[in-house]
Amino acid sequence: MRTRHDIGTRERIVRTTSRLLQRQGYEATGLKQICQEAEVVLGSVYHFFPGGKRELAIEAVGHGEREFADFLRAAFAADDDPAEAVVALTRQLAADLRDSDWLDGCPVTTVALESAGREPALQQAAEQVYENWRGLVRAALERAGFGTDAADLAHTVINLLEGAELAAQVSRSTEPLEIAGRHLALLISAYRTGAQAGRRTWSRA
Amino acid sequence: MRTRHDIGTRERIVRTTSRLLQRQGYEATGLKQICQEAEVVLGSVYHFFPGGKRELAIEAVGHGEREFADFLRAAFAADDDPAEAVVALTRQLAADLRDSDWLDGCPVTTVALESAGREPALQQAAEQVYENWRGLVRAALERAGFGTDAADLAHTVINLLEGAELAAQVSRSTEPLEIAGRHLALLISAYRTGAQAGRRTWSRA
DNA sequence: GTCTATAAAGCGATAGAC
DNA sequence: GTCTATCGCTTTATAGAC
Repeated sequence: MRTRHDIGTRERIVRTTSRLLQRQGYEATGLKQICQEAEVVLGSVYHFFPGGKRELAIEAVGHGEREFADFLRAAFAADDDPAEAVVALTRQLAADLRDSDWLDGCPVTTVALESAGREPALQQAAEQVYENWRGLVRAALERAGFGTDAADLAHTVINLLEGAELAAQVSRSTEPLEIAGRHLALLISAYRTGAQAGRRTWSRA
Repeated sequence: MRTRHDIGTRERIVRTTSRLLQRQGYEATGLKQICQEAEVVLGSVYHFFPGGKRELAIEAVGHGEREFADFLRAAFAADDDPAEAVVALTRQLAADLRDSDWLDGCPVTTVALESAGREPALQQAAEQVYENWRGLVRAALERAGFGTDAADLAHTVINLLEGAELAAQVSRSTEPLEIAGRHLALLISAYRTGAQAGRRTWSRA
């Protein structure tokens, strides 16, 4: 019998693949391993994803996007001040990373790098992911009153989060994320308080 | 005849591997491809690197580290002001990335992520790489008069460069790196001018 | 939709002649 | 040091019964 909380075979495949791509990347993740961990038979994978590994990976990347997008939305909804929201965000990322024994970093970064210039469909999917996340941050900044600087700030918020999480994962330390939180708060505050007035080199030329 | 400018077989293998790891990562790069592009036979690879692919990759990661370390040293040596040096750095990174048709990003990031939690020796090599680069930036900041903040700033300089280069590569645009340059200059200037005085939340607790 | 069997190709690694 | 040949295993993908 199928209860309301059961997830279908297709969804189980996608979630398992998303987690494996996060931890191992695209090339190191085999369909055999996906089938084992999802408790699914190979025939089912090709039934739902006739395009094979590539098609499945694209769908899994989209799943990872939605997960972190929810995370971002929740963080900015919980704090009126974007600077404080970002600090809370880095703390949560650091805690999650440590709790996973430094295994669960960004769900799409490894795939994004592996696919660059070699798997156009995957690369496009990854590009869309970062665009969406950046759009969420930009919208949150604009709701908080930031004007033309919101777009640039959103770039750096996402990019420093990415770089700091990478560093935290590689060094097995929460320090890079903690520092990133402080520096992003400083940067956001600097733009809000107009500290950059008269220093046009700080703004877009 | 062997002229002074010839490089040995061993060095040719290492350089070729370093470039392939940069563009494709560890898992997607096969020994067969390395041999073809380095114009070397498989027996030579195992002659110089009895540990096989893993040992060779560790050596290649070290090669990538030295290349970017030279790049960092040159940038900070050319400008007395670290903020201006970082801006010049992002411009050069963006130009190099575009000139390579968005293929040549950070030489070790992909390998670092792929190896996390799966290839301890490789992960350790990657960790050492980031530590060295961060140390170079920190030393440059300290030479320019930055005190206790130099260490934290060095973290964020390297991490934002990493995140912005990733974003630039994925989106095939120089914009993330240009924005990163401006924001890092602002951050460095904020610490230098003492703009954070009285705002202890910006400094290390 | 699920399952088994297998094809076709590629992988890292090794042995041994030269 | 270089080169050839090959082993053992894994990979993605397909065919076809149920």
